[in-house]
Amino acid sequence: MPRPAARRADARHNRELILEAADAAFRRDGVRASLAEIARTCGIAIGTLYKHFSTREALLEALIHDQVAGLREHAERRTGSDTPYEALIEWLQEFGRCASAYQGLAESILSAAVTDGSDMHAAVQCMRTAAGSLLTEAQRSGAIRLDVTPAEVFALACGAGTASRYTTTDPDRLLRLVVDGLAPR
Amino acid sequence: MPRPAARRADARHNRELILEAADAAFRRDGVRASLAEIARTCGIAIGTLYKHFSTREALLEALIHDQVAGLREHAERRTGSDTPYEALIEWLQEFGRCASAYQGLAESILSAAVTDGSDMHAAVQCMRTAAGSLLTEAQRSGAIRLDVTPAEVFALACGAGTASRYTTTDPDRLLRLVVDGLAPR
DNA sequence: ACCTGAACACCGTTCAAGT
DNA sequence: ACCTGAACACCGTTCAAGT
Repeated sequence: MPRPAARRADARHNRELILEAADAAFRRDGVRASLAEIARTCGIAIGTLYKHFSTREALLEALIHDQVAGLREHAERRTGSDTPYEALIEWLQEFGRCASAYQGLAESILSAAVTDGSDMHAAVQCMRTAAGSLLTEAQRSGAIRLDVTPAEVFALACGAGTASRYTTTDPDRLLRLVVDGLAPR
Repeated sequence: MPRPAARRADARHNRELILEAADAAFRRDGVRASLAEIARTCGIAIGTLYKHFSTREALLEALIHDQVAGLREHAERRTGSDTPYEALIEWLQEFGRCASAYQGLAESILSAAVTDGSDMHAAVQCMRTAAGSLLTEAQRSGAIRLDVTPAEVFALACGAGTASRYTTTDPDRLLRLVVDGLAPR
């Protein structure tokens, strides 16, 4: 009797529905989009949404999970590059693109980096670690000041991502301006 | 009969009450703090709050109005300085302090700079203008790239302000790192 | 002139009850 | 195992009615 399996498939389907609708809503309205409306869009009860994702942060974390994995891969691929400064900038630009997918996401990521018990904390640590090795290499190459910390670079990249949502300037240029500031004087 | 005058004094008093309570609430909960709770704190009806400030943005604008005036004065005082780079940085640091008084204020300011009909638009334009002359002088002195626009500097300063809320790093240092990136290569 | 507060339409979140 | 939706406590905003 494959009934239980079919049941689970149904739940998995609902999960996918929620993720799809949430992604659209967050893109449109930012990370504070209405969860009730998302559930309505899916045609499911609000309780079902909460069953799958017990907090808004858990939902956000699920949505960016794959991108975090991609960012880690990206960083690993570029580790040991002979142009570590460019490798760092390009990784940060990629990160900036992800972090500004939803309005308010950069702030959620930053605050998850700070508050230890949060749902997104682990995912954010991955990002930080990935960025950390690229930063160290760029520092060893002499392109980046030795006195800037990974946390500072991370925070500045998020700040640039936020700022880019309110300017006509190319986000990549904004980030490059910031990172240029990290060169030794 | 000084009755109408007394009446107006009452209204003025309510206005002050609202501003005080709103400042406390925004400092604690950010710019999205509950207006209902603010009214309750004042002991006034919610309709009265709306009568005085028809939008949240109008309330925010009233709260930062004096600081905007101060920032303009500050910029005027430093215009023609013989150390224009330091003058710019110090102005931006002062601005950063104001813009990060409430969580989300930097974003409100940025979006007011973009959306023309907003309540805060005029106030923000003052800030931009004040910053603009300092930026131009710093550029003429050779300390800042000629290709960065006031809008970009403004956006980056807001971004640094936001980021500083989630880091242990000194906000002034964060902003200086950013502005250092605006030096000619 | 100014203030009141009920009214409306919306949320987030939980939890007993259903299948 | 999973889903439902009523229930609760809260909002933002408006507007007729009061003084």
